[in-house]
Amino acid sequence: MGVYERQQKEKKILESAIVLFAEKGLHATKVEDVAKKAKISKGLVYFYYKSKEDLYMAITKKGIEELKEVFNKSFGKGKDKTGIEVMTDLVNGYFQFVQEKKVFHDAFLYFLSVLELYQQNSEKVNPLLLESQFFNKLLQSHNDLAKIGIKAISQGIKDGSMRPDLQADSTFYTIWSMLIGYCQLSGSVNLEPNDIKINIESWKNGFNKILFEILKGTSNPFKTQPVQGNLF
Amino acid sequence: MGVYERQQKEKKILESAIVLFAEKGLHATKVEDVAKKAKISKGLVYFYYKSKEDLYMAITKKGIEELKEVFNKSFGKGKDKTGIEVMTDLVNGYFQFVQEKKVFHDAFLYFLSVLELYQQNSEKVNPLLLESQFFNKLLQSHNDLAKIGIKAISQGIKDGSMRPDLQADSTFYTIWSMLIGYCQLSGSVNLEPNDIKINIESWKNGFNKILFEILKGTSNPFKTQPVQGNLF
Amino acid sequence: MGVYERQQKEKKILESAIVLFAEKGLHATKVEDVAKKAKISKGLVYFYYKSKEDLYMAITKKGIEELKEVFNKSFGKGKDKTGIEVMTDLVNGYFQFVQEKKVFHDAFLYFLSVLELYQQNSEKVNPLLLESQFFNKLLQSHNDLAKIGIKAISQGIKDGSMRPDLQADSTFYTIWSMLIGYCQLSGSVNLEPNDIKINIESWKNGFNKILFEILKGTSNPFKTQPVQGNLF
Amino acid sequence: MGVYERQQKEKKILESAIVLFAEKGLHATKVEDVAKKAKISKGLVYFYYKSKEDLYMAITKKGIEELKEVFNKSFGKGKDKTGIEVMTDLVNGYFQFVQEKKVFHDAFLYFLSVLELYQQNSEKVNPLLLESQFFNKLLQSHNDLAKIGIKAISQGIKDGSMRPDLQADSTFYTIWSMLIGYCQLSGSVNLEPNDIKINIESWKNGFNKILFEILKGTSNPFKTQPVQGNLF
DNA sequence: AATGAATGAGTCTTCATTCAT
DNA sequence: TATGAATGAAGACTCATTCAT
Repeated sequence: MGVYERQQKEKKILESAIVLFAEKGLHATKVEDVAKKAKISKGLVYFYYKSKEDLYMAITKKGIEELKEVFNKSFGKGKDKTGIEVMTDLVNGYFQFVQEKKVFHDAFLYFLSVLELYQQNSEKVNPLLLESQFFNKLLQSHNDLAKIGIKAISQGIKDGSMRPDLQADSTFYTIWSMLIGYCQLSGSVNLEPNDIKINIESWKNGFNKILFEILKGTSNPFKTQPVQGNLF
Repeated sequence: MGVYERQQKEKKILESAIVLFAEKGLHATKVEDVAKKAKISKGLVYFYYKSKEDLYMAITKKGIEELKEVFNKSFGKGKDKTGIEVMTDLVNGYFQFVQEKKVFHDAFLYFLSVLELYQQNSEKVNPLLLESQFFNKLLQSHNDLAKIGIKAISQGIKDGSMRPDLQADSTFYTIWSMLIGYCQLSGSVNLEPNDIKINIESWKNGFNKILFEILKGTSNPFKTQPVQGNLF
Repeated sequence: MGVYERQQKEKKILESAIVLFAEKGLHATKVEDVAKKAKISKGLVYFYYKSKEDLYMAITKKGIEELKEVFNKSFGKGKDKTGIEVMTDLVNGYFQFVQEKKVFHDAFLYFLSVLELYQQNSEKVNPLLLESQFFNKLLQSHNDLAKIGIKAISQGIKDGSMRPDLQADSTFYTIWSMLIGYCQLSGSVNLEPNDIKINIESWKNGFNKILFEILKGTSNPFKTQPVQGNLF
Repeated sequence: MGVYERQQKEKKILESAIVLFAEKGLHATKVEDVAKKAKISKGLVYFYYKSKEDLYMAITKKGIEELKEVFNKSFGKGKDKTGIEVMTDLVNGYFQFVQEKKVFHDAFLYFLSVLELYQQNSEKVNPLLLESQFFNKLLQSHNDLAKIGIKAISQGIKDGSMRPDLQADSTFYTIWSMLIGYCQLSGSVNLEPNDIKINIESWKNGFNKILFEILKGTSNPFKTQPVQGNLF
């Protein structure tokens, strides 16, 4: 079997797993289900992936890579975007990514929690994870995401589209944490039947305004999302 | 056996479970371990809690209640705090709570994700959860947290300590999502061995400044956390 | 507590158990449920009955005694019934008993199967049964039922209402086995949706005619159940 | 592994289960024991059978099929037996079957009681049973047995070996119920140590005579079982 | 490469029974 | 007598992983 076919098969497994993990989550998805969906045998899954955890890490890696691409695309190719424009696109891309590919974001969040454990005491981490080549690659590359974001901020500072007194690193992390938190909270906010009158649109809108205030120090409505006069 | 003793035993089980869930997580903790830690038999755990999930929901409920108390305490008793002061304390209390009682926050986040599933289609949720009295109570009370936060914002708007053009609900949710995201990200940020020079202190600091800008529309250093001149 | 009250309580437990066993069967009924239904504690059930099996044997004994009474009543009090009249009433009483008190009949059948095991090798029998006073009493008394039936046949032979060449013992057992078999089969015969056109009424009717042929050697329609010309 | 080997293994499990269920009954037999007896792992039992109930239903199905064969064999191949001869062989075959393979008969009786429950309200039946493919097949095929028996009676009516006024369906069911009842009662009849002088041989003998009277309307000693002058 | 039969440790859960009070 | 908390053995079932073919 050629390299190509092998890669195709690997990809097929991954895609099947993504669908199933998305539907039922890591724990509730059985390796057998993945095999069935990929129309191969259980044993072959283990030929391509050392363990279920390894497979999940492969998904995580793919997710992070896709997110990286989203980040990179924000810069535009060849165009001379300002930093703030890049950042705006990056944020909107992030929202869209999470909406469309929640599994990946969940996988990333899971990776984050494992990472925390790992940094405290690597022995606490599931040994199968430690053996995963994907996990180990992620250990090295997961910072890439932040680097891209930080680059955007830095660019904005330089080109004057953001306020000059920003510290790029923590600014990006703050914005990122806002994004993550929003994605976690918004899904479960009960919109109708109670006394909290939150409106997802106005919330997201306000979110964007804050972003702008942080980066520019002045309110600037996103073109794609016209904002009312008041800041929430 | 009096009501008191029974409650004590129930508490003992809960405490044992909290320790173990904190160490190993929901999935990796065995009911038998909880029993052993509480120095009782496995059967007795099931006498007090319908299932492992029920037990976890009991923890979640306790966590949310403790967090509620943190929120309430921010208002101070009898003192005439301004809304912004309340909010500042609330945020700082939240940080502290998460730092000290991460299990509770994790449990809450887990509850949030279950809640999302539940709102989409309650049949997707583990039936043992649906049967849990604690889960069902949470279903009714989990909004309390947000209500308290929203009250703080509303108060700030009224007493002039916050800008008048805020929409209380989405403002609070935005801040909350920032908190949640921060707690998720910060734990795993690798502080030393790489090229990202993020400093947790400056990050948190910046976090607070943003908070202030959101609420007051002007930079105002927290007394408890002296801030440098630049915004990040 | 007086003897009377004690007996009342014992009776209450028994009655509760009968209802529950009837609803769900021996295996699916929990001692706790019995206690709840009798509005006493689980421990008290064990005060009155050594074990769940013991309780079931108590029910069995009660059932057999009630059946014994049905048998005895067939003779009428003081009236001079013929043997065949007695037997007819006995059979009809049996049908009615099984219909109204299926639990008892099931319990009796269960006892029969245990008895068989016991006679083969008493060690194969659940030790808890061997310890049950009720089981041991039944071991001595269960033949009473047959004796009464045999007495009816004997009487019929003597008074000329049955044919003289009958052997009382095996005749009664044969009739009894017909009754038992009928009760087992009839319940599950699917009356409607298939190609077997059995009619419960005509079946029972034929059953009675056979009975008469056995006992009298000639067809004799039961008064209560007018029979058509043909034998089935 | 070929289909053949797989069937062999399935058969091995079934046989082991039959032995154990025969010895201890459904409830007292553990799946692990079955596995041990079949010299395989517990998991493999579940690979071939969905649940313990499924396994028991497989046994039931096998039993019913074997009984069906007994019924079919009664007709003889190619020989021109009369209906009454077929029926005689069928009855004797039944006796022999029950004697030699009591487990199967017990399983069948159990199935009958489940069937009754199922027809009253299918929700009362153990869900694992409802999921069993064997149970569902039985639901469709269990009438086959009766059909064969009814065919024998019909044949006897046509060929003049039985009385012409018989109604085939209820006649067969009546005889069947006699057989079933006999099998239940006879096993537990205490032969020696008491005042009931029943003799199994004479009972069975009488049983056969009745059968003959029912079917022919006249006493006709079975060749295989010479009968004394009196009817019991 | 590929299969899928086979393994068996792992876990939740049940419930009859006991016993301190 | 009466309670009901406590026990713990028992057992069904799962599923990631292996390995002979």
